[in-house]
Amino acid sequence: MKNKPTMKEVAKAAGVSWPTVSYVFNNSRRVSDKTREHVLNTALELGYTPDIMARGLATSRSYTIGILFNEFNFSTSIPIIAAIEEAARSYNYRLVLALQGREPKEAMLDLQDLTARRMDGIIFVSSTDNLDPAIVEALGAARIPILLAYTSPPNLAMVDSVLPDHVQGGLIATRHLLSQGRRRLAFIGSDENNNATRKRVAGFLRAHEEMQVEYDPAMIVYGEYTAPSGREAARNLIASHRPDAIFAADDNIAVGALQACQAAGMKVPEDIAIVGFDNSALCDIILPTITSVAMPFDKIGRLCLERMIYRLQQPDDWKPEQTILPCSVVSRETS
Amino acid sequence: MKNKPTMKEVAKAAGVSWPTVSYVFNNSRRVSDKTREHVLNTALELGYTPDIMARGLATSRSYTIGILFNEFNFSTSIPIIAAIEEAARSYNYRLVLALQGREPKEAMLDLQDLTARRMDGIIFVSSTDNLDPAIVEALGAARIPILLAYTSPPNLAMVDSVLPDHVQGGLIATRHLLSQGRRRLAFIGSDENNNATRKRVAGFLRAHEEMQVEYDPAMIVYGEYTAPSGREAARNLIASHRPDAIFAADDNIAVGALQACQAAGMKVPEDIAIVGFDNSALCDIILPTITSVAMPFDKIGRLCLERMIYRLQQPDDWKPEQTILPCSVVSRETS
DNA sequence: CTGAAAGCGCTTACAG
DNA sequence: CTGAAAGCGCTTACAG
Repeated sequence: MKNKPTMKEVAKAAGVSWPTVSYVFNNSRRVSDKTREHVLNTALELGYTPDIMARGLATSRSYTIGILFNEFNFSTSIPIIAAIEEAARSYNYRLVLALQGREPKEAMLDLQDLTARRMDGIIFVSSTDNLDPAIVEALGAARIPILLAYTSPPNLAMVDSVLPDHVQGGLIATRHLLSQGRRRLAFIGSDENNNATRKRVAGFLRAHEEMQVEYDPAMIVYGEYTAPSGREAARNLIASHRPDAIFAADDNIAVGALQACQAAGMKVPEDIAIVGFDNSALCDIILPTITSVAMPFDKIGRLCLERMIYRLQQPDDWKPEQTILPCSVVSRETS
Repeated sequence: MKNKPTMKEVAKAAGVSWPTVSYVFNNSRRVSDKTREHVLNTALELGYTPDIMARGLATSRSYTIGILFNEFNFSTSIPIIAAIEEAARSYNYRLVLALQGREPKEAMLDLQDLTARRMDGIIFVSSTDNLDPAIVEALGAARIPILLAYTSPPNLAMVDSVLPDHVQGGLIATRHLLSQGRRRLAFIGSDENNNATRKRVAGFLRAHEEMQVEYDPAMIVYGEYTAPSGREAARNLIASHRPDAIFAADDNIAVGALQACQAAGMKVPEDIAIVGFDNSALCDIILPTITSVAMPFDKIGRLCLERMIYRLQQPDDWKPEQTILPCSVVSRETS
């Protein structure tokens, strides 16, 4: 394995001074066209490409954003990271991935490690709207721009955040069902301490108020984000309250609910409609296909990255900001 | 935002020479316990942590592995990357993620960018066993250790590779069905050019030979890795050949096949058994739950990382190696 | 328009 | 056991 050529070697080969090569590659000062072309050509021949880390040492810019995330979560963190990556690519930035350790202490170390690697900034991508306090504390100590994706900090003063509007998501899902003439809606969430569930149920309630439809508090039940949990909750609801529609706080719950309806001999959507949340791949695979609320992961990711870049470019023009982006209903066969 | 303290400042504050701090942090030479402790304490107070990039410049080791991948694929690349990340963490390495551009030229640039960032090595995580020739060529030109995950290069001379044994996976899936007394097995794959499908069907055939059961070539059909495709293929097979078991080359196909069986009024597994491939989350969500072949992603990821580290530590003791790891059958309700 | 020099934050032989 | 110096590959004022 040959070594990578350095700037010096290129300069020598091209017969120019050493910094000239730097100037050519950075367009950082006028260089005669002839020299520029000559340098570029020799660089190409030698297979030279500037060492980004050495440049980073000199400029204290690494063109790398650290992504700290707490879970390989296919329905939230991965789609957001994918969107960040795509945006980063177009700005010629790279991502360093760091999975957050389970222990609070580890989280601190992860952050330290990231800053020790000269990240220009760090985006923390949470898979849940419930932020771990240890992380908040650790983030506060970082000396570089920090941004939160999918969740917001308890104290808005420190960092930017970009997240989906769970309340509005719950609102439009419920409106969707009510506007189809459904009147006995059930809500199945995860546990009551889950912020996303809380916001989604808030939207559920608001839609009822808005359209002046009464709801039955007994039809709002909690469990966890899994199909079996949704199955059981739906089975009980069907037996006791005969809902004509179910709004599930999550697609896994929705699948479970669908299965329970079918097992109870109910036709979907004729006898009962179902709407999920996440708009995951599941929704198209299961039959009947499942109507679901889509969160704007692409926009969240892109906005996170763009805001980060802006902050890096205009370090002075900054005050913490929280952006909440709307969801949309994707209609399929269960409603 | 205060700046990060440097080694110099720590040295000053601790009243020791500048390199002494370095020696303490690297354990690279004997330092008196008193000095060591004193240095460590002041470092802690100041919040000092060594700059890994500056260290990288001096040592040409960045303790960072570049991960080049071609798709955020939830059933293959992401699980492998997750396993690599976990292993990397235990070795105090970090991962830089780079999604490979669609165009061959972009792939080259991605690789260059990774080497320009002083990655110690690069692991290419493919989501398919069909390797893009442009990538192979680009990899050949890299000047650092390269390793392929999930796929192997056409020319084994250049790089290491670690991949699952698709043939053995097909073999055990088929054995599993045959040993349950099934005798009219169908195989539904993706297209015939897909290497994974080809290997899996080879295992299907071998199992039949091994157990001296005849198979009907008309029951080996191709489509794509989606539920609708599996649905249609299964519907046709059921109408024309009445299989008593279906081995699907993919879980999505398996779900489609299951749906077709149910639509045709067949009981699963009584009338017909189904085995998928990937052991994805789907298998536990769908009812009946789906028996599937699990690929050893954890082992693949860990082995990739460990081999990479070994190569970095023992650069001389290396010849290219291909490792093929066995799959296992995870029994569920469809068989 | 171009060259010579200092510095980014580290490591590591070289002396003592 | 510890210090002073050179170097990793770049960038960027400072001169000319």
